[in-house]
Amino acid sequence: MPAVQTVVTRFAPSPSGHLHVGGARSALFCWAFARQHGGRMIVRIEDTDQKRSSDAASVGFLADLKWLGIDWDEGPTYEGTGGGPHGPYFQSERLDLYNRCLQQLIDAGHAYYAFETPEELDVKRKAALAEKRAYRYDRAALSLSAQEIAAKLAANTPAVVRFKCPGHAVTIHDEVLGDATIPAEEIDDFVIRKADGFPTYHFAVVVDDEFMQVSHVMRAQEHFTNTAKHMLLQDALGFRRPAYAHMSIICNPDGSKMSKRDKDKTLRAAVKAKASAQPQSLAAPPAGTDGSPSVAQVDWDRWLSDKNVQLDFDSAQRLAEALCVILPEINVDDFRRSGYLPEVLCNFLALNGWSPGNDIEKFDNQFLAKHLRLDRIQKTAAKFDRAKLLSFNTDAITGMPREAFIARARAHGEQFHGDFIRALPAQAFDRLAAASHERSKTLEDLFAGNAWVVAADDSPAISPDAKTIDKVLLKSDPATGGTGLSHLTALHAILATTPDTSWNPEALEPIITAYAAEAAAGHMGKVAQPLRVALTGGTVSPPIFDTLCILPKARALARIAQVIALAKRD
RNA sequence: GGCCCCGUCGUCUAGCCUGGUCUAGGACACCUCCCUUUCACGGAGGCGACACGGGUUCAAAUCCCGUCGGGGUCACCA
Repeated sequence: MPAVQTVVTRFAPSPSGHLHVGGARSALFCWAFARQHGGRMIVRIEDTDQKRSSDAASVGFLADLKWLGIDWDEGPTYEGTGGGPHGPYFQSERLDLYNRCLQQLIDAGHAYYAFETPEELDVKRKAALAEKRAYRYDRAALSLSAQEIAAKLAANTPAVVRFKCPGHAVTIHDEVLGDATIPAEEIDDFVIRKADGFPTYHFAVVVDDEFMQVSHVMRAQEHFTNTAKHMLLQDALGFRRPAYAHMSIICNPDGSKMSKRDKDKTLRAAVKAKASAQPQSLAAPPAGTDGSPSVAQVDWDRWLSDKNVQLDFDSAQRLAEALCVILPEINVDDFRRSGYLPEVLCNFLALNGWSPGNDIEKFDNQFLAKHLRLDRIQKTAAKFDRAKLLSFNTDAITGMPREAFIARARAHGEQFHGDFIRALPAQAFDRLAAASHERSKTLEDLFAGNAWVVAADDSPAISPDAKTIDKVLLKSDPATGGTGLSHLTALHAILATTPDTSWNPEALEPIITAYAAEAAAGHMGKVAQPLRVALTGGTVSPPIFDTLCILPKARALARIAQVIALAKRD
């Protein structure tokens, strides 16, 4: 009796920067499918392109996966996860294996050496393009004699190895897309080993999937046509055929493919716009907010001269600030920084391309693992709708227990707003977080919207502008004749006499409510807004009693006095 | 351009396989009103799609053909 095949999925990113949302969704589905079948999920780093790989980048990927709650059974070791019997899990460390398989192919006549230079091929490719036909390798190397090949190899002539296609059409069976037949003439003798001795993606993937016993290849649709090549390679090597499931691409609202390059695209557009106004601005990187160059000069020059070069996260961020543009969130890490919850991101990503039916939209990873069906994965590309993501995030935040929100907000702050956390006593932070909970759409809102809490009392940042002073403090109320300023003055006196032990929302509420009833015809807004402006410099903050008590009594009174003086001066 | 895939509200989708229960359901966004100490939240209502054209059938969003539109891919990147 044949053994029941274990489900083995793999997520195989190339280590170029952080994990982006499309990759995250692939990983999530791989994880869910493996869990559903009690199988294994492998993470494999496809670092066969020496120019584009870095160790730091692969670690970034792993951190992103962990944060999303996606754990792997085999793969690089990271914080207690990883390892396994089929390693190493970096392709750059598996060259011996690839070479063995390559030799097998050459010996069997399924692969051959070719010596054209990239430049020569490029010329032929361009000619084909000019004639509006698809370029196919012309197999010139096949007419070389054994002696000629041996001589060239002996002379260390740069050589690639190409796969000799058998010349028949290939039918792909896809769990999502169904069957598709690729005609024979569409598949040419593709390179399987590069001149630098590294395998190409096609070759390494096929070899690793076999030796790692992968049963289900789940990846993005951009790989769909490649599948034919992989199948041919499997046949030539006598390998098993995994099941394939290609999922749709995730797009920007404009329909273009959502890509890591989008950040650089945004920056390049802004730089170009600036340069057309002042051409000399290209010479040096724009100065950041602190006056120093936003990007190092060498990086700047390289970035300008090559459109394929991407800026690292910090440089891109500083340049964006200098140019006053907002970078789109593309990578998982971007969404993390923006204060999205990992479980919400997973939920939303899964929903872009899969649905359990029955009008169910909100679910967790466990639910996904239980209900995912490959044939229910959407065939069409989805546009990534940030507004809906935000709405999901808002629901998740407002729906969680108060204590959980405070803890998560603090963790987010410790990660990304160390200054804020350090500037505030723990108790005050808890009070602020509690007061901000129900109006927070993201974890980030708490910090972005409450800078007044950590600003110095005399900071210009919390000084109201003239328009606000005029509207909130100086305009008189036709109903009572009072102004914001008069309320503020009266309130300052009242608050100054309250005992220190009453400096909490519960004690202050009746006092201020009573004042509003008496002096503002019960219109709390007439009283609350002037206080809010005095304390925060702006017209938006948590409920007024909380806003009052987050600061110590003395500092709150000082801010009120300060604004009274300011308004009187005007 | 060749090849492959896809095509339901602005967006994500349910329905399609196994035609009738679909005057096409849900969610987000948007609009209106209500609530309200700001901003939010919340409540009620509204707008809004089967790409088009032919078939097949008593009956088509569902099956067939064509057209148009979109995406992917054609690297010594993955």
